[in-house]
Amino acid sequence: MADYDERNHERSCCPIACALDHLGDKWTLLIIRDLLLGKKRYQEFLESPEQIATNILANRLKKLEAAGLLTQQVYQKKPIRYEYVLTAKGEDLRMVLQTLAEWGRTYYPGTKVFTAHV
Amino acid sequence: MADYDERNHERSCCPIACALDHLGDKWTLLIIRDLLLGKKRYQEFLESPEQIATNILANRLKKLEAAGLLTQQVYQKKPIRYEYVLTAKGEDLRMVLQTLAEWGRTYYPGTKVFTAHV
DNA sequence: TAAAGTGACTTGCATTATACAAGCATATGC
DNA sequence: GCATATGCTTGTATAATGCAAGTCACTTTA
Repeated sequence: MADYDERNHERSCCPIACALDHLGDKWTLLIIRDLLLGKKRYQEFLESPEQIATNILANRLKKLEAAGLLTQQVYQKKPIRYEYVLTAKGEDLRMVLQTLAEWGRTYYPGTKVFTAHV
Repeated sequence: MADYDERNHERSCCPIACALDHLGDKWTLLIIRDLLLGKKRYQEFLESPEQIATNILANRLKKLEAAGLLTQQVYQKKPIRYEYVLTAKGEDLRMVLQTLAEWGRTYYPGTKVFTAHV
């Protein structure tokens, strides 16, 4: 499984660098956003307007679980299917995403925050 | 210059997605961090503990300028040399970085926020 | 005055990640 | 049975990243 390895990256002892080791790409935080908005299932993530590719989604879900940001929960056996739910660590990114969304709204006019459908 | 192009990415009208189009990688936010801490010059960025490669640094500085997050300012002619300073748009990421640093400090114990040396 | 730095990059190349399309396994509905 | 759906995996092409080395225009030191 060369596609997903779990080393300790830790480029430095800076909390921002550590955070970016796990979150620093174009897709990971969008999945967290979806989870914070109440999405739970593979298909729901695929339906987001950014159109993530299936292999990247599968890869990020694994990495997020390995990083302790979410857990899988079985919602059906035969065939086994999972829902993805945020851990406290993942939930605590809500403020980060809110602040980032605020910045984005300010500097990219025309963008709109999606609201939770819960 | 295939290494640095300036299209409008805009994967969606989500402010988070727009923000990540510009900031979503392992290095960009670390450069912003350094700028917020008062660093201004190429060599200073290279000295950060994460050890960014020179080609990536040069590339990111160009992209950040193209994205309107920083500007170059000449501090010496012969040979011409620049300092990099944040625009208001860049400065306004301070809250984002602070929130992210806070999260990182919480979940990656042992990390320490660098403080401005200004 | 020649040699050795220094700062700010650029270039080349190998490795890794991303994107896109297609395929597969295990179901359910008809 | 056969078509359809969900949740992935695989293959392959393109792009990004990482590392080492080189360049260019000066400045400093011997």
